[in-house]
Amino acid sequence: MRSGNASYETTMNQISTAASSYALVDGNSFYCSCERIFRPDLQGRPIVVLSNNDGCIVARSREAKQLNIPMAAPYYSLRGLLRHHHVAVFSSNYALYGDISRRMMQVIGEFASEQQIYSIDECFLRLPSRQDARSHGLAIRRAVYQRVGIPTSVGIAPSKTLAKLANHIAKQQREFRGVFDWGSLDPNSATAWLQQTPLNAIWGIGRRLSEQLTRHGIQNARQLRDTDPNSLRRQFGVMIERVARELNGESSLDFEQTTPDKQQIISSRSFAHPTDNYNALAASLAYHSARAAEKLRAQHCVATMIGVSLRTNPNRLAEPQYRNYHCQALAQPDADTLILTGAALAALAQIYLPGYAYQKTGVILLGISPSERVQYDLFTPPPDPRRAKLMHTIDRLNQRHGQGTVRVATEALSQDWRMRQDHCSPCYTTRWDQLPSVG
DNA sequence: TCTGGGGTCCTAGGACCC
DNA sequence: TCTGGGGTCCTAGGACCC
Repeated sequence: MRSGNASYETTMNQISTAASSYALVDGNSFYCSCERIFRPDLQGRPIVVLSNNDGCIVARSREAKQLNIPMAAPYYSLRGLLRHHHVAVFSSNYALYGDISRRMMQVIGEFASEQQIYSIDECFLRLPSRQDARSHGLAIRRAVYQRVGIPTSVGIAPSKTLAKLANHIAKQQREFRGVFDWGSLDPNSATAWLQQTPLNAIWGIGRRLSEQLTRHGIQNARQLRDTDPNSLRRQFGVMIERVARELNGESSLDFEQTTPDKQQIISSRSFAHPTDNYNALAASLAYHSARAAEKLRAQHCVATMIGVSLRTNPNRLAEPQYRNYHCQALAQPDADTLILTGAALAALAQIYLPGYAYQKTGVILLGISPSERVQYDLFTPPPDPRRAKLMHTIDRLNQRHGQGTVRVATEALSQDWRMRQDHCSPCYTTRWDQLPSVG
């Protein structure tokens, strides 16, 4: 809507200067870029990073995308293609990516008073609406590249959903040099961009909702934006209503600066080789219980339940399939590795059946709350304070000397379940013995 | 013929995201 | 031989309470 009315324009300017806008900053092909920091010889060469267990492809460099290597494809099925194009292949190295992420987020955070870290490779900033949004975005990119070595893209817009879209445009259209400011578009151009945007390219709309909306005659972002939000709410629920408002430039999603405590903590992994060995399953669950308990203690919380799951390989349809899950309540809220491991093993005993080729196990911690808020049962003795100290000491030792320095004996029962990791790069920044050397 | 209404908590399942 | 792991939010339905 446009108007030549002077007082209307003044009002709108006041609103827009008072309003804030959002920037979404993310690392391009983040895992690949992390690997490239310490391997300048890989500049310009296609790179892929594999999921845990070297199962499938989870990150592709720009060069790899140009080779039409699909996301999430199983690695084994593309091995020939990757070799043929001399693609550099890496197992995922989360110690490295996590550390690079921390450094990147810190640099980006210097560019705004409010930052929401959304995932390992992206964050939102809240910025005052400004004329020079684009140059601000370019400054962020420059700083992150200089100080951390990661190339980024920046999308700026009046809502988070539009910032996501702007970021996507910044990545696709090279002429924008990695920064796209939605606010600089005139209304017709904005509408044209939305018209070109398919539903499943919108943040929060996946395959299922796309199909549902399409059946009701809504086929692109422009049509969704222009549908009455109240009728959307009735037909499709509040999620879609919010998306439509956001596409309209009406900020409708929370901006959370502090990372809230996790409500559930999962540790699970598939095995390099399937096994029906009870000790191997027990060892894997001891490992997962310890990892989950570490995360729980890191956020100063306790859990009331631990769930254990196991399954055979669902892709092997010819083999007998079995999957099960059992949730075990703890005597009282706890974060003690030994207690959690004991409960996990008790749960395993409930659901284990011999004779199946198990391929994956996992634990999940539930009923999580801050440890200082726990009310202990009148009839159960309070936990021994020395145990908390012991856990603290174990955490410090494992942090300083590497994961697994101190562990529960059950973990060592069997190595049968270990994952495959044939292409792992060194932990350049987090292990003294793996620092890069020069010369 | 007629059998309250409103609230909370929990769980399971669906959908989505990176 | 070989197909990831870790999360969130929403909704509906049941149990329970007053």
